[in-house]
Amino acid sequence: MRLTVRTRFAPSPTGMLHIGGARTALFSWLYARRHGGTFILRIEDTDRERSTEAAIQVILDGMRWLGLDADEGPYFQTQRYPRYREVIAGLLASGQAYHCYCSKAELDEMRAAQLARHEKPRYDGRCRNRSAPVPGVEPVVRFRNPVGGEVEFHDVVHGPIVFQSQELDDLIILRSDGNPTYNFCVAVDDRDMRITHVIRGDDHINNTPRQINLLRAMGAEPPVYAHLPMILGADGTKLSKRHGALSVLEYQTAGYLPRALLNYLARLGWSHGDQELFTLEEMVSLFALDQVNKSAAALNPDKLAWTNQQHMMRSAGRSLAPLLATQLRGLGVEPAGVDLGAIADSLKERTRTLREMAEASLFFFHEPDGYEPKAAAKFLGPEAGPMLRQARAELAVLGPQWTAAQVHAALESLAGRLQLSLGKVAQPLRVAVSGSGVSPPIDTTLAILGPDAVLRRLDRAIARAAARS
RNA sequence: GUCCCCAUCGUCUAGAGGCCUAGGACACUACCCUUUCACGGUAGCGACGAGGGUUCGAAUCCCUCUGGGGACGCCA
Repeated sequence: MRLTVRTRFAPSPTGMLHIGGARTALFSWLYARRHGGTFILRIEDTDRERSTEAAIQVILDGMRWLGLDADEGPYFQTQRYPRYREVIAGLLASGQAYHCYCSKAELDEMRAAQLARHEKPRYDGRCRNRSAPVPGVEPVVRFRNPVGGEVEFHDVVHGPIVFQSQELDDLIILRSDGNPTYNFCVAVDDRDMRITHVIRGDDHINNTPRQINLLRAMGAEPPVYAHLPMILGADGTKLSKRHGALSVLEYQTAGYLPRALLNYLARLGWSHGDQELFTLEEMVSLFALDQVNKSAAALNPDKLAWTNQQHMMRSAGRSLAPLLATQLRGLGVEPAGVDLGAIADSLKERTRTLREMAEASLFFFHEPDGYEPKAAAKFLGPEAGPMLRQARAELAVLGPQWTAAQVHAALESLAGRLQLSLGKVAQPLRVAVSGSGVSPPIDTTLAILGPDAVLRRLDRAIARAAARS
């Protein structure tokens, strides 16, 4: 019988939840969902110096925004200390762990000597057989790593990976201040939480053999491991605060849709033939760990933006409306008495983010401060006056018939009468009402603005044209 | 330094020995569509890091080199 899949996302709350962490979480979540398994959130906060409450909140908020809901947790390692102490006591009793009294200075010296000999720095095990405590020294507990042989595991994305045991030293599992350490806690938790698949960044490949040895010492079978390639900044260098390592919540602020971000992230390291766009459901049903790439991937902001636009285009305007409203408030506009859904529909295929959408929609909410100089020079000169006047008259009689179709018909007939292309009529109107030469189609634009605003703005433009003649 | 991982267009990727004249996507350049901008369409630009093997045949398998990344902490 096959075990139920159990995956976990185990961030440490020492910084923000950035794009790399989000991708790791996504793959873990996808794998669990794909196999009807359980996705667990575990906060690895044993570094009490650097872990913060704020960082925990950012992780929780980020996961919620992305919609990566956990079935269990969040668990906190700092709440599991009694359990860790219990396991350590057991390892000590069975001789699989021992006290080490080496001082920091002694260890530094050891490392320096090894480096000088061109060796890999590692603890040489000098306290392995010590039986007597050193007075006045609070010892650490080290794990007695197996000597000789090798540790091999089959990584789902990388294939077989082998480490020689001699590369692994006796790592500290309990600090002298009583705090257990990372590799140890991970091993205990992965076992206790019955994790079946450890999906994490490939910077953890080096930790894997240590954790496997720890697991075996506890009498547990190691889980399946899948190490994901790193995500690099747009410039191909490691993601750091300097190079585009934004918190996922900053993508929310910047106007990205969670499903678009997830889609983009999924395509970083994973693919399904030539398909670029996926719904969440498609990702869940198609995701497979053995299709995951081995090499690191650089962020491509343009493609992210494109992906976002594609998802916006596939969304109903009314579902985008609340998000657009939030963006507008961020720009100091309180949207009221307008059809935000219609605005979103008119703009979703011409803007790449919700923020861009909000910026492009500003003229719907208040009369533009002025006209874009080039557009005004070209379309609002003295010669535009007569046409604008006629358009105004034509539109003014529409009254309750103020719909995009009616506006369109009115302008078309006017263009016919004046022997002008629709473009020659539309462009001056566009500049008159929006202040620039770019907007959604003129009929939709006028329909959304409504008769009052349109006529008022036309009057203003007509006055301006007259003043120039 | 030692160990581990990685290597296809600028970037994300397809590619499981012949289907490869190496496909798709973003970006870029033309053109088409068009009331602007977009969207959409068509075309173009553009890559198997190098060298050795194995094989009738290698982007694909093996080795070496080179390049990149990661780890080596009483961080996670």
